[in-house]
Amino acid sequence: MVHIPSRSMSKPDGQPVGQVAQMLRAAGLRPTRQRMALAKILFSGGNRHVSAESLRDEAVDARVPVSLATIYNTLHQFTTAGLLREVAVDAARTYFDTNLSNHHHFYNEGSAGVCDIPTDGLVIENMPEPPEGTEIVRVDVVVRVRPKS
Amino acid sequence: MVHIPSRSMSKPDGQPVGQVAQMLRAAGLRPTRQRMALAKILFSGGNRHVSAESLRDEAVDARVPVSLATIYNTLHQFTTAGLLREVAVDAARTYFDTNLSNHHHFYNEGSAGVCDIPTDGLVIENMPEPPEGTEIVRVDVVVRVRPKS
DNA sequence: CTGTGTGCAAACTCTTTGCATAAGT
DNA sequence: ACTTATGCAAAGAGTTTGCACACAG
Repeated sequence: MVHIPSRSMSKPDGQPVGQVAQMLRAAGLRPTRQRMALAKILFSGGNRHVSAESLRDEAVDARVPVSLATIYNTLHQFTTAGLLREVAVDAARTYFDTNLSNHHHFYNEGSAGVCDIPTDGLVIENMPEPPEGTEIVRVDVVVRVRPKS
Repeated sequence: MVHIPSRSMSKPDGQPVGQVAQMLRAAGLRPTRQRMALAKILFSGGNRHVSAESLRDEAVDARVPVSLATIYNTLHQFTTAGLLREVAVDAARTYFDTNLSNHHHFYNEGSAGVCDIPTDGLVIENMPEPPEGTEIVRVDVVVRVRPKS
């Protein structure tokens, strides 16, 4: 048996050293199997918008054994760690967005799908002062669309 | 016993003739006790933002016997009838808004309170084209604020 | 009277939690 | 070894539904 080195393999002492593992470490999260797997699903494509359930489905497809509770935990941990952003478009489901930059969303009420609006595609002017004693955290714009009839 | 006429009393045949009753009739909804009571709570002040639970609390305060299921039914019926508008600011709770005009919202993440941003206080420019095969239903802007620390 | 609305309680969905087991360092 | 994460199942919140009774027309 010959040892074949690889970016995503473990060091002799067993510590994973891949990019994903380092991203998790940097965020203060231990690179466990489930977190690594979910992080790979989430961050190895372009920008993604997932719900807990859609991510679970992807994990199942990828043969990753992970419970729904862990999906929720992980999504919130990633959000707290600044790796994901929560998007409130529909009261029925919570969506998470891998795109952390300042941008907004289309929400298709027919398919319940979310997609990005590029930052430069929309400008808000004449922003009002927030109520006294409060400060602005973020401005979310949701452009609701539906299939043309 | 003397008959004292009033705008909100019933006609001899028992049909309520108040403004609220007529609003409901116009919307195709029978002016029942509960719907009348909830409509009065909702539409006899300025613009309101309610959740099912806050409306139930108000109904209890107003000595209106109404079940939570009826609150939900009524809110959705009013929304479908175009008397209310649903506002998606927080995935945890559904808010309904009596202000039907084109406007946006402040959402206080600390108190979970919603309030209006006047239409003229915010302008969106350079609106992008919606995805192919879809048309824009509405644009919602939520300015998330939190108590100043 | 006839049909619609309401209340109640139970069902349902999405999400969170408690605790024993498994995995990471 | 010691600590933290995971899985499972059960609880929890908010919302919806089914059915018998009550009310509006």
